[in-house]
Amino acid sequence: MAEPQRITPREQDASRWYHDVIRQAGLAEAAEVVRGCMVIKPHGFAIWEKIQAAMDARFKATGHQNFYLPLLIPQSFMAREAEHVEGFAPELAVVTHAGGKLLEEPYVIRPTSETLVGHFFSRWIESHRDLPLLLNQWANVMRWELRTRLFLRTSEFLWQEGHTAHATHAEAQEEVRRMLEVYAEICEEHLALPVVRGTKSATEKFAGAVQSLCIEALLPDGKALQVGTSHDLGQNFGKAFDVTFQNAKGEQEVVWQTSWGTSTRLIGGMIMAHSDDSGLVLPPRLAPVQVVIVPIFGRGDGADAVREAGSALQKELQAAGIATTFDVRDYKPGYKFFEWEQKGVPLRIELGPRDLQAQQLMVKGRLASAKQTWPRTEAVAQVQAFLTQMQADLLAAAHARQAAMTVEVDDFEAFKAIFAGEGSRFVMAHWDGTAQSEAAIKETTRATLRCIPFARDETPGRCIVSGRPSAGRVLFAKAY
RNA sequence: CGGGGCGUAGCUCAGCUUGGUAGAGCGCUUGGUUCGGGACCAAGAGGCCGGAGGUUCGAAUCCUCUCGCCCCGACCA
Repeated sequence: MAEPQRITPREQDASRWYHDVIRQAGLAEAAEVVRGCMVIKPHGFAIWEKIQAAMDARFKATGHQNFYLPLLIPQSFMAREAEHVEGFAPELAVVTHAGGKLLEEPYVIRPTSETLVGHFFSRWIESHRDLPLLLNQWANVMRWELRTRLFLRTSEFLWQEGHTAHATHAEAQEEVRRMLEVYAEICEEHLALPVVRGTKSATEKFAGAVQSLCIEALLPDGKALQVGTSHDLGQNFGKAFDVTFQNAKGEQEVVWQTSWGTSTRLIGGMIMAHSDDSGLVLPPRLAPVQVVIVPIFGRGDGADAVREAGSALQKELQAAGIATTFDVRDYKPGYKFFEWEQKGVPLRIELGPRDLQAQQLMVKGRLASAKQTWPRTEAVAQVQAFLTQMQADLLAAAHARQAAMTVEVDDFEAFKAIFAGEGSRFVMAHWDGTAQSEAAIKETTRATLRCIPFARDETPGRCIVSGRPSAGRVLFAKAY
C-alpha cells in the first residue's frame, strides 16, 4: 500500500509531474486494459463526490430534478441533427452485437444524450403547462479520443448533463446563462479555480447548438482548460425530434432547449491549479480529509495517553463538521507527514507527549513553510479559521497568477512570440469575428480562441491577423 | 492516425548490442531495536520478462504481428 516515491519537479517535466501527483495522491491510474480509460481510486472518487454534492445542491436550488437515460443510443438517432452527427461521428463507440447476434440497428455508446433527450421530451411535453422542464443526469459518457490524459481527457468520463426545455427562446437563454454562472461559482467557491466566462466562437461551439457559453480555467503554465459549457440549443433538437407543445392560444410550437455539462475534468484543472512538487494540494472545501492527526508516541509508556488524546481531538473536530482522520497506523511520523502531504490534506496536527504536557497542538498547513502551535482549547475555532483562510488564499493566489499571465497584445509578431515553442499566455487580442482569421491564428501559433469573455474591453480595434475592424478583445491561449 | 520513447517483482529500472538456470534499489512479510520530517539490523516472500507466432538444441535477448502506456501533433469536456 505504501508508496514512498518522489514526485518529478514541475519545472523539469510538467506532464510527468502531473501524473506523479495523481499517482502519489492515490487519485487514479490508467486502466491499461481498456484503452484510454481511467480507474478512479477511492481518494479521487471522494473528491468527485464532493463536487457532485456541491453541484447537486445548486441544481436542486434552481429547480432541477435528476433523472437517468440509457447508456446506448440507436445509431439513427445521432443522424437526426445534421451538425450533431458530424461533430460526434468520429469519436463514437458502436455496439453491433448483443445476445450473441448481430443487432438489426447498432447502438452507439452515448457521447452525450441530447438525442435521447429529444426523443423522450417529445413524449413528455404536450402543453405549455409542462414547461419549463428542468432535468439533470449524472452519468458516464464515452468519446473515443485519439489522445488521452488522466482526468483531462479520457475515453470514458463521468459528468453531469443538464437538459431543459422552455416555451420561449428568451427563457432558454436565461437558463443557459444561469447554469454557466452556477458552474463558475462552484469553480471559484469550491475548487478555488477562477474562470473566465464567455461565449464560444462558431468554430468552437457544441455540435448542434445555436450558441455555446463556457468557462475557461487559466492554469499556471499559461494554458487554458474548458471546464464547463452551457449551450443554447435553440430549436435544433426540438425540430429534429419533434418536441412540440400547445401554447395558450392552442397553437403547436417547437420547444427551446438547453444543455450544459461539467465533468471529472474539473479535478484535473484543480490539480494543476494548486498542486506543487510535494504533491496534491486540495482546497479545504473539497478535501475528503481536511485534517489529519498524527500521533507521536515517543519512548516510554505515554502511548496510551497520546492515543486517548488524539481520539478525543478527532471526535471534537468531527462533531464540528470537520473531516478528520486520526492516523494510528504503525509507521513512523515522518513517513506519515510526507504521505498526507502527497494526498493534499490541508492541515496536519501533531500530537505527542510534549503537546499533552503543554496543552497545545503542533500544526502545519499544507502550504506552510513551518509548524506552529495552537492552544488545545482553541482547536475547533483555530481549525475552522485555518480552513476558511486557506480556501480564500488558494483562490486569491490563483486569481493573482491568472491576472499576471493575462496580457493584451496588438502586434501579431509579439503574439506569435508568446506562443512560440511550448509558450502560452492568456492573450486578449482583437479579432475580426471571422472563422478564417481564427483558423489562421490557430495554424500559425496553435493558440485557439478560447472565448469571447462577457467581461471584456469593448473598445474597437483592428484584428491582430487581418487588420480588419474588431468590436473588442477576445481570449486566446493554447488549450489542454 | 503520423512522429518519438517504452512495456522485465507492488514501484523505478538494469540485463538485450554479442541467445545459455531472472537481477538491483525502494516497497512488502517476520523478529528485534526504534518513533517530533521518508529509521536501522537480520531473515524471508514475490516474475511463464505485455500477448501471439516464428528462428534456434536453447529466446527477456533475434524476426514478424498484436495490445497497452508515456511524450509531440491532428480531434476534443
